[in-house]
Amino acid sequence: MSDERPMSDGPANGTEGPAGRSSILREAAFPFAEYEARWRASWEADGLFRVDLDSTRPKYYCLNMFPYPSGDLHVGHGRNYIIGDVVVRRKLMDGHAVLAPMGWDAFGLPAENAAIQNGIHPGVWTYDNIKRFKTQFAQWGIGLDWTREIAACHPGYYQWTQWLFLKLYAKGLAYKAEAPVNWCASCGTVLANEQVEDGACFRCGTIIEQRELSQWFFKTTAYSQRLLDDLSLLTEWPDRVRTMQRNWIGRSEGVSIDFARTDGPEIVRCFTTRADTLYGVTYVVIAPEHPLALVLIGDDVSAATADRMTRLQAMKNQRAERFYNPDLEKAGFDTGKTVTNPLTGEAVPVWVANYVLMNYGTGAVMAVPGHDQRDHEFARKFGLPIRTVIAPPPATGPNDLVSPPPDAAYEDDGVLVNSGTMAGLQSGDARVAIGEALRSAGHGQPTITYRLRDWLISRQRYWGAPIPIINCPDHGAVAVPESQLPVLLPDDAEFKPTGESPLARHAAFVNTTCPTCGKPARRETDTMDTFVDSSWYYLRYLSPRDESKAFDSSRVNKWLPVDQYIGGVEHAILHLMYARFITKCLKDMGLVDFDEPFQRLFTQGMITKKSPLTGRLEKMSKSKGNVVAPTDLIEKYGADTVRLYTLFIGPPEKDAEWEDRAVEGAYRFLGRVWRLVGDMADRMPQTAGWIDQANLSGGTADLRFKTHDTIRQVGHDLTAFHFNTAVSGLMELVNRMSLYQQSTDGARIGSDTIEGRVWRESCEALLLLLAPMAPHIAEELWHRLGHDESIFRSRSPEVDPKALVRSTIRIVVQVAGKLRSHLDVAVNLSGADIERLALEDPKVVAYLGDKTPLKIILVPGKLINIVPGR
RNA sequence: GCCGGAGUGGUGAAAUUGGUAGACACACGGGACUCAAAAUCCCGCGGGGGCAACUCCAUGUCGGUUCGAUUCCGACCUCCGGCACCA
Repeated sequence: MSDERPMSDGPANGTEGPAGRSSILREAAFPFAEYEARWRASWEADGLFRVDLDSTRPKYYCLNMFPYPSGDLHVGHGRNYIIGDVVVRRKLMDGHAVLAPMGWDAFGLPAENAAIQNGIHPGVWTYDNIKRFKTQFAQWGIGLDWTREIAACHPGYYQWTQWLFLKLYAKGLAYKAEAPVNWCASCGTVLANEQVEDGACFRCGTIIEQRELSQWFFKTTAYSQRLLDDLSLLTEWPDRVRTMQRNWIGRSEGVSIDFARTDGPEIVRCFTTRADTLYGVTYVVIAPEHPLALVLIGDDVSAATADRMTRLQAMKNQRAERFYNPDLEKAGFDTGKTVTNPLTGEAVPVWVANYVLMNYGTGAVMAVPGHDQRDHEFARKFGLPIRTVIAPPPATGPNDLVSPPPDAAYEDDGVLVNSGTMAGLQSGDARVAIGEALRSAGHGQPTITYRLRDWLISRQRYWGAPIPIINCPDHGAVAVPESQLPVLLPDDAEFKPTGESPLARHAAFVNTTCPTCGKPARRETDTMDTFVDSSWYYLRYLSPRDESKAFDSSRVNKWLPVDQYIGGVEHAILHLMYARFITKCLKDMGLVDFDEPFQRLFTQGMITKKSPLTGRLEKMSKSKGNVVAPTDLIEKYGADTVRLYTLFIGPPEKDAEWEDRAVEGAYRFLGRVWRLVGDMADRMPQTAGWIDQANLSGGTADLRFKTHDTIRQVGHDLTAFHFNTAVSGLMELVNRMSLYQQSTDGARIGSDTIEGRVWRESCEALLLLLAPMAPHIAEELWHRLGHDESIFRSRSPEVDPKALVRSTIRIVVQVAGKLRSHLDVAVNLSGADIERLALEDPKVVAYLGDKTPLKIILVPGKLINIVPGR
């Protein structure tokens, strides 16, 4: 599918170069090439974005998720950083001391894979990328405090990642355990549960296997409840992110019930949220990995037992091969043993089945085929009894008459039947009563279960922070003393993945001595998940070069939580959960005094573009062939145009499709600004001064109204992250200014008259509002207006309430919702009243006269609707 | 299946959360300037009817509340995210 146009579009010389070539022929609408680089250098020299941490100004910490330096930056990345830069510059102009740091999430697999492919060291590859990323950040005009730059792969950083590990280890929050883990054969490493998507590796998509390995974990489950509870503190996070976290933690309340073996000492403990169905239990079923599976099958050599052992092994193998399989056929077998229902005394068989998960609840389930669909399917397949103990509530309306299909379980609440002394109770009440009966008899207790599991942090790869542990034959796992940190990554390791850490084959790294006894010992050779690096980096920015500690508690306590965190929604679970967890650990150690690291979170949408390969809208990526590189665009239109278009493309939290030709709109707009402000710059009065609203003629009052209405609206939009409407608000103002310029005597605008001063006021307001979004052009024009200081050292413009007052207002009267008439009336409120009302809220309810109160809706500059009061 | 979110012109979208639906922009059409083009400026641009002032219809579908609904309530349809043999 070629989208090429005939030659008529460009010079017919047949050697048309890159997109920018032909545009060189045409004169730029404004000379961005002349001043953009100059102002960036000036801001840098001026230290505009170098924060004074001890400033007395109110602090503002604006943080972008630090990028993984791989490939090139494209306009999709740009959105992230441009949004952050708008916030930073606006806060600067609002008088804040703003911390805007940047760093690199520089450990990880892509570097290692690229290194293997190209035969270079991952560090070389990574630092190369960082260099390129930095020049691209500069092109966009992103204002950052580069003196605080950090890189996760730098020993000066990962030393403290290792320190963090030791702190957790000392508190018992890091532990090593033999456990079934998610194995990605392609990456040659294990993965945390959070890194498995639909049973496949989140990075490469390979289906995960299950392996039994001894691995390091962080005890995230110790914080399940707090991670859940504190979501309520995060009122300035998007609801969807909070919901995702809540679901991920997955709290459920229930009872664990002990089923004692009828003819043996073993007890099978089951977790259930449906104790009300206890009378419906017709068998108990355990996971193949359950420790009791082997015990119950027994070890005599009868044919039946041997058969069971074979089946058990088959089920385990199936799990190992393919950990995830959504349409797995239910399989299982009878252990031949029975347990007693503690409430009824009835004996029920114990089965083993592949549909029971070992790592949730207790790995054993009381099966109620009448009221659980999974148990139902299993019971039907193996001919186990199905018993109804919950009756649907009586019908309350004609739509309730539908009875459940006979081949499915009734899973909702209802009234207990066939349930002994509990019959007649509602499900909810029965759960309480049965739970209490079990508890007092010593057969069960209330239990809360979470879906959240501990965080597996071991990785069998080279390019990560080595876990600072030494394995001594006598003393087991011994922490490397803090004084011996960092445990340096050897430069000369052979790092091809083999399933074992590459460090394990590096003798000089592995062989060491035990810090406790001095005898020969082996270093731990796994490295840490890169999400450990990113779980604490926001603390390091406050003292990035401190060689004596990971972070400075007093500074961190002053500057955190982060006021505004910005990043992609793809991190809604993984990274944010881990960072919250680590913050809570540090709080409990007394090292920080806040519970949550990120006060306000903004998750921006992706920039998509139709992929020539798949024909669909896709996130920009090299493999999809739909990457838009910023460099060409910036060369052709200037950085401000690209920034402005990116902001204007749509609501920033939603995905947006990149359209090259629409960039022209932003470019034209900036051209109009350039001419409108620039052409008159040297003829305007030197200052707007104080403007008496009462002396303005109609057209001039209208312009001033529009200016101040724009200040109000754009200010609101910037705070609310409505950048698309902020841009359109400025476009409206420019359109209005253009009309005013055409209808007004140019000599008056260009001299010290009231019109000239109002004009200057409009121009300055326009530049001040535009500055965070299109900083270069605003700065350039600001200086052309005669200012010596940077526009970013000036304050955001303020609304003059008087400018919003109209002496006559057009009204619409609605009678009975139909008849309407339009008329201009003099407003009968005092000027001060209107002034106040108009500022407080553009829509104001007031009552005029005491006989027939009318509801007045005031919309400044537009209309009033008068409707009968209520 | 469960939990979120969204459906508005040819297109991206707006409507300050109950008050002129479609701001602003892209694309398109027409005009001015030009030898011509580019750039710039002006006009038009949801649908039907009317020469016109104007007038009906229209925010996924069907109902409801209200003087008034894109907005609130109920049911349904479609799409997009997240979770999923979690007991």
